[in-house]
Amino acid sequence: MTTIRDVSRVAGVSVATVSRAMTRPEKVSEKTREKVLAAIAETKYKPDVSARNFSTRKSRTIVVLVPDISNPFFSRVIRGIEHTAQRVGYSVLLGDTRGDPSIEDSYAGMVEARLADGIIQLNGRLPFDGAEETPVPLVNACDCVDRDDIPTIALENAKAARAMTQHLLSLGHRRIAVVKGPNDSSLTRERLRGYAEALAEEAIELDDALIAEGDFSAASGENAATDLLSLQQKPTAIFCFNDEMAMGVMHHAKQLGFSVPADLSVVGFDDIQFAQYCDPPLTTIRQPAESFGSKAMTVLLGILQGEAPTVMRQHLPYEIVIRQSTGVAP
Amino acid sequence: MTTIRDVSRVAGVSVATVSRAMTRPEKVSEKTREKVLAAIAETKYKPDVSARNFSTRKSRTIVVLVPDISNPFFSRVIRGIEHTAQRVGYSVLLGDTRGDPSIEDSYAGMVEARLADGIIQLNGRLPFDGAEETPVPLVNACDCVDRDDIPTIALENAKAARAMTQHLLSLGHRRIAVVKGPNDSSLTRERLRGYAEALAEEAIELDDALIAEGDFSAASGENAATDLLSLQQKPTAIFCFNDEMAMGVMHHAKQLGFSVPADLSVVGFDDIQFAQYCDPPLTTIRQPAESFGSKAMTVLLGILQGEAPTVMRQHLPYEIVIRQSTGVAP
DNA sequence: TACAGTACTGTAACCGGTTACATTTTGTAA
DNA sequence: TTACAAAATGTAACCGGTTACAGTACTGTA
Repeated sequence: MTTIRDVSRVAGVSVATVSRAMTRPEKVSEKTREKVLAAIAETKYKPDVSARNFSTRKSRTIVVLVPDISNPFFSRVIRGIEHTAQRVGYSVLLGDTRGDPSIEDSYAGMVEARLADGIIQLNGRLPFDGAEETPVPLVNACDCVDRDDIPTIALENAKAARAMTQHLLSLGHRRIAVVKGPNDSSLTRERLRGYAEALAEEAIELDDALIAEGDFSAASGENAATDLLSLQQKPTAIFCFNDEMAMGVMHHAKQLGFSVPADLSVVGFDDIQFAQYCDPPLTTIRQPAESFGSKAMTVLLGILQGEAPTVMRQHLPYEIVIRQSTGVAP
Repeated sequence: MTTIRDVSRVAGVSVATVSRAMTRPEKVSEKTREKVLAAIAETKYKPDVSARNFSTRKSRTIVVLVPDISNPFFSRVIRGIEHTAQRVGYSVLLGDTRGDPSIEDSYAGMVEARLADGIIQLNGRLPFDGAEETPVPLVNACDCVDRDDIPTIALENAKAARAMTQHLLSLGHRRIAVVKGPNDSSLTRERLRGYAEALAEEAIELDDALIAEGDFSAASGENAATDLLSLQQKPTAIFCFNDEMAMGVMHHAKQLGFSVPADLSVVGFDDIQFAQYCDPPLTTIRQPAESFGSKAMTVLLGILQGEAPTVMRQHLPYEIVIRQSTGVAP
């Protein structure tokens, strides 16, 4: 392996000069820089970034904590993070937590171990939830966290859910069911709030029987459909808190002989790629997944450069995408 | 920050002993180990892994090169990699290359920069394709590479494609179209070969007009469907080389008024989660995505531990999953 | 020509671990 | 008790960069 000392010998300068020629070229005279570059080329020198990171006490690496990387929405967010990181010379360590707090904690420990400079976290639970002595650079995206000292990039979930519910109401639906996510997610709570608000505006009473719990998987959507569609008073519309559950609901409803949207309207949340290829194509709420990622990365970079984040909560725009899975109430 | 020297002071032993107590406890007497552990607890010492990595010239990190992380098949493979890596204390750096060779190369450079110990690569192109002086620990998964000095985990793509074509033939189809992937992928070539073999067995001539090129995106499936279904002699079945293209084909065919499977059978490849939620649910070839990842990681770990890989090409089993998108030829 | 100020370069300490080698302690057998 | 091997521990070099600080060369001015 050739080291900086080999290069300095070949170039006839000191190691400090070689180091400067690489990292702060303006600090070095034109002539020396050329000598150094020539020596680098001649010796085929590749700096040992691990040594550099050790010496500068930075890793130029961030960790992404994600509950499930195979979720298409999350994978798009990660893509946004990754592309932004790439552009500024940062690397992305993948932390698939499977929702397991102990795995989250172990990934969070990477910052203390200096393997990473900061964390972007895509679900609502905070890693190492105790009060931290030395706070870890952390940005929260997609799902909110109930703390106002942590920068968050999110959708106005309540507003979006309210708008979607209003859309269903405007189609004449009065019994609108919900397939929500796990209760401990603030995302679930926010969307539920928006739903309730929209119903309240029309003076429709909230019916607990119409609220089913899912876990954001298509299978849980199927289960929810089984329950909801066997009610005495069936819903005429089902609002699912993500597209996968909506696909599960739609699939199962069709199996039970319901026609979508004639008998039952189904809507989702996220607008994953597959939503448009459903049959019928799914009405849903589009989230700018990649933007979540790149925004979160940008905010984190700011923090890593020592800026105090100016706004603690950034909202990204949503868009109601009306396709063919919704129709007037039967 | 507390360092190993602080701990050694508190414990009243040398730094070497502290180091040994952590990494090779059997080298240290019971009593000393306890003293050291107590001192570690007292000082709240967290080893600086970056310093350790620098010193040991290992990073316990690997890079995954993936053309598109938002592809559901790849994201499952990555999950397999990540979980296996996690179990043995390795981290995974994400390298979304968008198919760009220069990005691939820059990620490959991370191994030389000692930021990573090895690479798992999920597409067929080799990074830094010139003959390398010091070969980088590299494992290829999913798509094959035309070199027998690089361990590869793959499906028997030709065999699987042949089996699927035989299935279509057995349903009476004689004009079977293909939506293939990019030509530079050996995966495309292998599957094409299997398809051709199956046709040859039935003495059906290969018709170039029935071979459309896609890029594994649903949109390219739609385009292919436009072309194939406007042929004078329309195909009665379309074999797509992944599920997303199949979804695009099916979607577009239905828009054009074709009924699947009555007028047209459509099959895919991969069995991504959404294949079963299509309407009609998609007949496809299941690949054990997570297994690809964990196998690849296991092989790479072996290489990193200095073992010469025994078998250069491991085949994982496929399974033809027959759902409702295929039927007898009209 | 002398001198101050600036630009450039060099020396060597430092980052926080690991580990080769030297030294001390312990254990066992004669 | 002594002799000697094995086990435990300590000392200090080392990994390959960065950078504080010191030193030297160069510039323009008086």
